[in-house]
Amino acid sequence: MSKVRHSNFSRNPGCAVEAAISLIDGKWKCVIIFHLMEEEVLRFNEIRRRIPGVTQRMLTNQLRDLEADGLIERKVYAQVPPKVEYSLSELGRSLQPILLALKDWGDTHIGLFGKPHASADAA
Amino acid sequence: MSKVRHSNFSRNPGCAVEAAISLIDGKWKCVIIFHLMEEEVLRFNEIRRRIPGVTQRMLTNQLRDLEADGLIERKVYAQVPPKVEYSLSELGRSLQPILLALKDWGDTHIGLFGKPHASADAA
DNA sequence: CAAAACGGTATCCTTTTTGACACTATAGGC
DNA sequence: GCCTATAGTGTCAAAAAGGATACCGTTTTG
Repeated sequence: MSKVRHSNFSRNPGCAVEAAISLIDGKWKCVIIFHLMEEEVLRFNEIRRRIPGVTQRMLTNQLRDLEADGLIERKVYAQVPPKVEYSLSELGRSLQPILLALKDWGDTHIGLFGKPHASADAA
Repeated sequence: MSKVRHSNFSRNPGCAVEAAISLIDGKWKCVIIFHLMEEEVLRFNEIRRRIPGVTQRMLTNQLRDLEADGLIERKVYAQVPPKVEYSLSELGRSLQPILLALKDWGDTHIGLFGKPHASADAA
């Protein structure tokens, strides 16, 4: 069963790419990751306050996804006003250069104006 | 006009990243791009045959998206058995290093088995 | 007692994305 | 006349993603 995969993969190099993208795809995932890159450790509501427009449910979902994918770590303190700390895992940190490259590409070719443009004459 | 955006951007570096991701997100987009990286120019059905499981409608949609985002070029030949050639644009080619980095990361950390793992001991 | 803060769940709903499948027009081969 | 190939389009339905809102238990604060 590995043969088929492999041949499929060699014909379809997008597979691993798609898998990688799926990890950071989600309306808030990369925003969360960026905040965790900057702050190292954040609590649930700290993240929430940094991302205007996100609902608890969505934030919970995205954090759960990121955790399930091993990109972030979740540390729960057994305290009575609950305390939960989120931070990037090793794996999450290993994404940093790619995210930055992506951001760089976006800055150059999309320039915050929504739609891409070939010649970067935005400034 | 860049100031406000900029401050928002520096607090929310995910923006450009998300925009960039949105261009290559879509079930078949990066597969299409990879095939066009390898083959330079492909006709509609050539792409279709290279991607088992894609329907005409989906392929059309994804190609239209990629074209609208300026990542690929579409050349129509006014012939009677229709002939349309797709190729990467400049902008599309500029994504190549990132896609390759993404693929590399995926190969290392996901290893074709669907779910990520921190220590790359997939075998 | 009542309200706020914490980190969530549960439920319902809408929008977006994807999939299945049929259909188009024209030309060549049989 | 029928089938094939080309590059699509149209319609419908299912699934996935996202959003709005209310609720949970506990403790501190007023």
